[in-house]
Amino acid sequence: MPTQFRRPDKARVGSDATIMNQENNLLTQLSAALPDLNKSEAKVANAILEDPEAATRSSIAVLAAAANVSEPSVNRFCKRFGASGFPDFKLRLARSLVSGVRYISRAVEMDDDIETYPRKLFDNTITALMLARDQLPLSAIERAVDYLAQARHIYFLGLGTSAAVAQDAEHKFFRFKVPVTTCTDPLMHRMLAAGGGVGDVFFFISHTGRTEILVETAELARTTEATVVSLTAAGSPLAAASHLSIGLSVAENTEEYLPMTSRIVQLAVLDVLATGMTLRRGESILPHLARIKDSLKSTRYPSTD
Amino acid sequence: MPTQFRRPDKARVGSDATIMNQENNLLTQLSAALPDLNKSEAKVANAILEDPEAATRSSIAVLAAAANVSEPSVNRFCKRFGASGFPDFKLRLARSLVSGVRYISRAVEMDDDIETYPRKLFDNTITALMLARDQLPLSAIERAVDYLAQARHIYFLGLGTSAAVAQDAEHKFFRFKVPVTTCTDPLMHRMLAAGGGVGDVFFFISHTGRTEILVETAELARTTEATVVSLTAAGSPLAAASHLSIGLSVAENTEEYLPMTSRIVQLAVLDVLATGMTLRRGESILPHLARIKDSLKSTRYPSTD
DNA sequence: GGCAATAATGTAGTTTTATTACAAATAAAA
DNA sequence: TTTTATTTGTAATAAAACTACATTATTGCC
Repeated sequence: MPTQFRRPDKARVGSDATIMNQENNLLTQLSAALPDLNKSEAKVANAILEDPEAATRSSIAVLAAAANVSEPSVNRFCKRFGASGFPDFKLRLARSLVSGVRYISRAVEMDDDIETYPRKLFDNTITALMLARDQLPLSAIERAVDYLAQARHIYFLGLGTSAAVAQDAEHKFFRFKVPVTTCTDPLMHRMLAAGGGVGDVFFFISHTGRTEILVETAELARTTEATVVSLTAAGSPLAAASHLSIGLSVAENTEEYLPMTSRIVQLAVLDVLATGMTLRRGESILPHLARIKDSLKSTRYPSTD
Repeated sequence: MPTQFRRPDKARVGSDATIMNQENNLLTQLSAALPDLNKSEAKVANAILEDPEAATRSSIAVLAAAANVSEPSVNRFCKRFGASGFPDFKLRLARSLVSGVRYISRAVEMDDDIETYPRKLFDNTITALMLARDQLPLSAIERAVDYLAQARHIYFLGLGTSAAVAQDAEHKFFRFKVPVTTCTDPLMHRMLAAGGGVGDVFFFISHTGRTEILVETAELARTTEATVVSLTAAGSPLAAASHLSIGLSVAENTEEYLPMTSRIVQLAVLDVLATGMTLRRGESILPHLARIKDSLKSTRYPSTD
């Protein structure tokens, strides 16, 4: 019977929004739907909007009293917004009250103030990490750890922003008693690649995976006995040129002018690889790592805590 | 024993510093209290931790069945955790699920498998970013943007892991038509600092803020007409030596063998600074940024999408 | 304006869910 | 072992939510 809900479309939007978890804030929905509601439903909506926090704590009877309507009216109200009943509605309401991460990335706008844009940027980064976490190609990572753990020499090669990532990687992996080389000169890259041999791992880092000179270097390395691994966009030419590729799909905001989230995800993945390496090496590596860390102690002012 | 790689027997998730990062996450509390619970309460806790999402939808009877305990046991459990009863508990649980960081951030253990440790590392990073986001010293950031926007020359100075961060910063800020210099040689640092003049901004990056040679360089720069800004631990010697310090308090890094979260937070803050700079410059800078971005197009294989 | 027809709302009863009181079982201490 | 405290479950009670249906508004039409 389609007459039960005047606006079946609205009700559908409601349930979709909850599947999307956030962003379509239930409170926003409520006030948006306000003009389309009938009298008692509007009373309920207003009562909730007045003090949503309290609403989540109330029983259906209390809320009905606060809104001056009957209990079934409240119940019908809840169902109209896609909930299975009053308790379910309260649950959804409680969720949308939490000021958490917005799952939809928000672009910074030119008139954003200091209260706004730092939060947006952090939220975008956090969202990107969450996305990457849930789409992590674990088997590729595991195999990459295999290669790295067995490597006699690791070369981290990247250009531009990825050069900084490569440098960071060098800073991590030298600790495993493996010779690590980073360099940013593409001609040097070629020469290193040409000289690759058994046990050498060339680890390419690139956000797009489309930089010609880097792809060519990867192809050159492939002609040797060396192993070619890449951390780059899934399905890119660089990925195709590699023995093994850790494919990421970081949707860098096209409107952004500065590279941001992609390199942070890359760094996080390199943390994972380094950790995987530590686990592979077993307990015996821990004292070694500790020694390296302690070697810096004497360069620092003593900490008070 | 350091916490980052901890043996399972020492897996004690009590009032760990890293956990305080999380706002009052109920899941965190649950697993923290796990060892102190009696049999049936532990059963309930485990049942909830196994599928918290489902728990919020279950009735007390269903959850009791899932945990193999009686309904009153579930009820007692809820009250023990400060809830007024089961429905209230479900509400709180629903809230702590919103953040998206479902799995408790905790130390990687030597017997973690591929399904476990990548997630832990990502969650640790995400948690660190959330914490930093909520404690961001906005006024310091705003002033830093002021300095950077007016700079005639910016020097990003960092050592070790922070060197990679400095390199990344260089890669961002040169786009604003300001001369940017990065270097990792501490002797070079000193010479640059000694030669500082009006309009020069020395931007120091350091996780601990206690590296003697870097602090000395900062002090040296202070003796000139240059401006000294630092991105480092709040209250550290480096912060004290600076005109302006963006103080971060990334907790858990000290016990880790490998530097992880701190540099990612630093990078995120530098993104904020670069964005602040873009906003300060106004719309007129956008075509310039676009031109720089486009300049790379011809180096890439054409994208299909 | 009055009379359907329909939608909106409330009443009362039913079902589900949660809580409480208390007893049985278990563990700890004497 | 007996006693005592603690934990856990059973059964009864209370509370909450839901449903069917009756009543009351609202609308459209003559």
